[in-house]
Amino acid sequence: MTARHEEIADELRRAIDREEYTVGGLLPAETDLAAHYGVSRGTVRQAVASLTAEGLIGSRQGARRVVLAGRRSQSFAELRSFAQWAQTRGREASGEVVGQRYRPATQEDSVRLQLEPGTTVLHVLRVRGLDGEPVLLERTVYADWISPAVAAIEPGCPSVTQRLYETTGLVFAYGEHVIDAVAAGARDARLLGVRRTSPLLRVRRVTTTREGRPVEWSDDRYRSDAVSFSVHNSIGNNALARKTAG
Amino acid sequence: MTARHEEIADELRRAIDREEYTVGGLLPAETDLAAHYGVSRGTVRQAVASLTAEGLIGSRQGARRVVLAGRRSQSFAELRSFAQWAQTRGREASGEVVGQRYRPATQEDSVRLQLEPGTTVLHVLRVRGLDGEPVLLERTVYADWISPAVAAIEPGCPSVTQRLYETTGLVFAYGEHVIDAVAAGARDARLLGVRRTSPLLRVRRVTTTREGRPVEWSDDRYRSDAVSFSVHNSIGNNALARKTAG
DNA sequence: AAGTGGTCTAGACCACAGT
DNA sequence: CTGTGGTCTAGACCACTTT
Repeated sequence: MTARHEEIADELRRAIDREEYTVGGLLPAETDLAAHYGVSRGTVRQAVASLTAEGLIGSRQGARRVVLAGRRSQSFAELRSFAQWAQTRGREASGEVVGQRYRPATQEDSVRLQLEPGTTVLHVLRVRGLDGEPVLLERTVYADWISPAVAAIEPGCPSVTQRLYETTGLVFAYGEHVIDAVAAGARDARLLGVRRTSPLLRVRRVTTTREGRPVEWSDDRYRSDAVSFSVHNSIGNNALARKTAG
Repeated sequence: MTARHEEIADELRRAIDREEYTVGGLLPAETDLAAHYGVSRGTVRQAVASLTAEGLIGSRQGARRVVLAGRRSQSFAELRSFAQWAQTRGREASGEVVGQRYRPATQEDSVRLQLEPGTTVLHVLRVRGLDGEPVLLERTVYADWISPAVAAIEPGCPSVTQRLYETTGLVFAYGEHVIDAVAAGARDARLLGVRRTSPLLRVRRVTTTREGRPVEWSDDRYRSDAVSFSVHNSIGNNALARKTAG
């Protein structure tokens, strides 16, 4: 059962894709859309709000809404796991566990995962590839309560997120990503097949359950010749902030 | 004149900062908040929607809203210029134009700025610093219609965005940022005071007016030991996507 | 002056969570 | 079953843009 406002949002997205509404052009007025779809103005506003959040359209009080962008990449506004993301790109994701061991939680681990210091956590080092080529090195620390489920996964599993959903029902939800650049160390270079000191894009992230309980934190290093990040944002609606080190 | 729902959103943010609502704890029900603030439920929903968009709270149908994060950095959800951002951090922003010249728009320029190929655009190379230390190298291309206002700015102006707002009324609005890592070239290294091949965080961005008209595009290279990016996101509401090169 | 989006209300019904 | 958030309506008034 899909909400009516989502159906309308989808229809508008498709209309923009079809260039029925062209970039730089105007959307119909709220009252016209409401009449056209046979709903109230409030429902139309819910629909266009999601397009605005995606950066597809802009709006100013008193003037008609403007189409800002077209050619949406499928499900742009949805955070996906590496494997899911690869799939929408038509690429094949692979993964291989290179190292895995239990350790007592450091101060940093305990803060990020909201555990008692010394709790046993699981460190996993994974190389992940696109169409067989290594592009990402994941150093992940899992909280104690999820570690058994992670350790039970075979080393070559292409989608850990998917597997954890199947085995535990866990849905990964909210997270913060801190992005910077680092030089490849000797081990990074060997595992990713690049030269030492090559620039890598580093993303440190914490993943939590929908309830806000931390599940894992990870230091991900991407080959910058293979992957980049894209952040869409607008004044009054975005999720980007610069951050100083330290 | 501030909207009531924004006032309520601010009060809730402050209450979270004060730890009146603790991380992991529950927010009061919508109807309770509505009664407390003397507004309708719809207005409360507008308020909590903005906290949700900021990743501060999470919600699931049927259950009370959960506080996901506290310790907000001031105006987290607002995209700011380099100078404005530095100011909120209590750092002093500086800027120095290293090179500036007019060139005919290349194919890339004309696509990104939506101009005719061959239109004269303004290229500016700026070094920007925090507390006197260089941290960012900006290679910016300005559209022809804004170039005169940019060229009139003195080379050491700390905030180009602020100046352009004062002189032209222009408000920078929507943009897309593509983030990756590059090795410092000889010139990058000299201007930023780092070694050659040091990893730099590169952000390529297009800035437009509120109406969606492109104003400038820029290749920004940050010293990764000085600055990183932070992206907040949640399932169903985020602005992050990985992107393959090419 | 007319059109349009932004805000707010009061009430209704439903789907899902927790008991 | 009760509480809670998600959806939707119908109407009102205001602020801003456009003509």
